Amino acid sequence: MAIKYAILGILSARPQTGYDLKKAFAGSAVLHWSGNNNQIYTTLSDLLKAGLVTKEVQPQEKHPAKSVYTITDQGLAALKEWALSRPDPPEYRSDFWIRLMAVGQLTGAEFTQLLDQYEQEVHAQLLMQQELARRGHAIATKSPREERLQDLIMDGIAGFYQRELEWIGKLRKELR
Amino acid sequence: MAIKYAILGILSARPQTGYDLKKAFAGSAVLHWSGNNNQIYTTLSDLLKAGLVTKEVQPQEKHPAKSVYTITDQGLAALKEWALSRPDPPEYRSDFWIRLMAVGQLTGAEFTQLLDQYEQEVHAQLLMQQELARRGHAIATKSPREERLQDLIMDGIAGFYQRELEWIGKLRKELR
DNA sequence: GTAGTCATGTAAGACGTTACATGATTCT
DNA sequence: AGAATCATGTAACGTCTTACATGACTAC
Repeated sequence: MAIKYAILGILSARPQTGYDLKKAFAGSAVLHWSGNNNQIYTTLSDLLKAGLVTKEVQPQEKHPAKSVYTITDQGLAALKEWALSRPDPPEYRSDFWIRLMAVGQLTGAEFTQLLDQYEQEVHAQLLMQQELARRGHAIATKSPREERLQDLIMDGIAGFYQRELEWIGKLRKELR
Repeated sequence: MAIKYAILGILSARPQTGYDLKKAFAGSAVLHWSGNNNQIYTTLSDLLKAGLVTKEVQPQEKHPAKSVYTITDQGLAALKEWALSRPDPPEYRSDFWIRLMAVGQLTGAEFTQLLDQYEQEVHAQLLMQQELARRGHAIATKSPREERLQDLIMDGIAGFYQRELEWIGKLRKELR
């Protein structure tokens, strides 16, 4: 359950509400989860029970009350311990590969259509990623060093899509 | 449920048993699922009910009887239709990015340790992928063209890990 | 008026994994 | 003696997604 640590990681920069976390998840490709209510609010209450965060309810005049969550020393220690444990390798998946298994069923024109569609999809992702990068950091940072890190990760993600586009080009050339 | 189409895709090359499918899943990074019994055998029985495959039980002398599944014309049509529908973009995820959110909690030595561990993990994946490629095609193919396709996909996957290693090198340089 | 923001929470279901269950044969 | 291969199936559980539910305020 890495989302637990993702939330601890976000809270380690500054105290935030569940709603703030939702926006962070929506605005960052690093946080690959959908950022749905169910996971965020239930995980926050789990973290609270475990003593890794504290909760402070702040009433507001013109809006519903918010619950601001702050990471505890225990939470910081748990985050650090997990960070130094053995990392999982990165994941690379594409259902396009599965679609290519149907190539025997396709005409040449249909194969070209399939490639074009995938290329468009990847290109759209690249643009979206560049837009996210342009908008700035969805995740709060505490230092210029952490900011630089976030930028390097976002460059890496954009580079991934660029490489995928090059790979599609290679497919086109070699299977004409 | 793309695994359904993954199974149809594998069966489109030749009739196979659930056990054969398990081996295909285990021996290919393209099929990113674990290849566990539950998913394979239940999906096969779903496909049978839907008329997308047929089943033939073959008794054996020295081993348990096998159930060989063959894709039907309906199955081929369903596979083709799905293949030409809008593809999902490729997925790129790494929990290492989440771990980096804890960088404020780490000393310089611990940060280096984290990078080293991740690099080792990625390197191990690269070697494993190259070993899979060396062993040849876990997924049956019907033509040299399809074989070439599988090779290009496997090259792409190895290239992904290589790029990730380069990215780690960049992190090292820029955050020293 | 219609959509978007602010704000929190629950229900139902899809998808995926590990572990359990059985049992003969073959290789080291 | 122990591990691997052949072969199929079920149970329990963890994870993640969409949709439901509520309600005031604000901008076009």
